[in-house]
Amino acid sequence: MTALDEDFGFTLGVVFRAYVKATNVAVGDLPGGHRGYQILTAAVRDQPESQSALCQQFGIDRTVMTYLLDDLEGASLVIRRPAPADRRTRLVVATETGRKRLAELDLRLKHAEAHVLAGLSAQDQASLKALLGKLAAHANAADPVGSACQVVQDIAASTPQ
Amino acid sequence: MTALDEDFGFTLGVVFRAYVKATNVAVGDLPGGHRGYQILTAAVRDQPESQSALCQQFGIDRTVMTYLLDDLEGASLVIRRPAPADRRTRLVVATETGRKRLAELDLRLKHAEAHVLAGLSAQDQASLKALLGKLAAHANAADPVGSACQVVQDIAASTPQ
DNA sequence: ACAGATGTTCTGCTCGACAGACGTTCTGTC
DNA sequence: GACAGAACGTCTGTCGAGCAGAACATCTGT
Repeated sequence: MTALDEDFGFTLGVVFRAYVKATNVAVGDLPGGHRGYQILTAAVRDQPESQSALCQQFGIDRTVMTYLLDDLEGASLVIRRPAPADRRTRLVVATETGRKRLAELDLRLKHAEAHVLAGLSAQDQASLKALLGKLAAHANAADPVGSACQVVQDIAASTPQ
Repeated sequence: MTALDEDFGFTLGVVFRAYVKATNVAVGDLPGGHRGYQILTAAVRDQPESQSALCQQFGIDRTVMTYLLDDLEGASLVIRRPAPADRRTRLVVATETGRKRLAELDLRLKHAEAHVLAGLSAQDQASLKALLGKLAAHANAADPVGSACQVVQDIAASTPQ
């Protein structure tokens, strides 16, 4: 069908697309999609962080962060709490609802990943992960971009259909 | 830095992002970016095709195809030629300029791919390609979507910064 | 010859992202 | 202590991309 690129770029795209699609389904109607998941994860797993810290970490514009958090807060998944040390900043804290929701999401994402990898034997899966890890480390070193997490949300931005 | 996903999704994203970034640079100021490249490739390599055929093949909206072709035609890379068999349709044909430009682009993309893969030994590169190929074949079979090429342009759509 | 289907283009709308202004609060200097 | 300047978050305005639907030209079948 293609011969567009030899194969690497093309197959990489196919696999990536399948993965994004699967994770989109898994994330479902979470406010903010992939980015909502990233923020929720940070809120649950890490120390409470300021909005701007999250912006920098995930490469999200600060005005975008505002309405992403509006939505997440509207869904009672996180709350904005004034930072005691600096009343300019709001700390993003997960609610109990948010924790539960994240637990579900993690489970669903795990299944999604397994689904995408289902075409490979366990050994091949391990090999693939190892190779991608090596490559990612190399790419990260060569490209000191803010955060590679950004991809995930770059992608969320696409997904037209 | 992350622990967002275990590793697969994350590293896949990093690698993919690096690839997209490299190819974006390689494609340069070609009108339409990735999609311009896809269209140009089809125009050069295949039989002349109608706009709607290209739309379906690449998952591009027909109204979008209109201005993509406007731009490519403005750059003298392709021309719209009335189809002899059906004067409603325009066949997209590459110009000589378009052929030369595509040849350059293919070369640059090859370099870009090599650059992304530079972190791996030749043997590892081959393994990775093989594994991705297997996975892509499986994903394609499971998901009879129009065309996997679509990814490439989905991505072009993202690339915020 | 005519009704309906198809290919292409145009128009209007929506949505997401970003730049810039604004109010609030902190920090450093005098 | 008072002030200038910076930082954080929010709001407003603007821009571009994409899509639905109308409009036009052309083809196909009866």
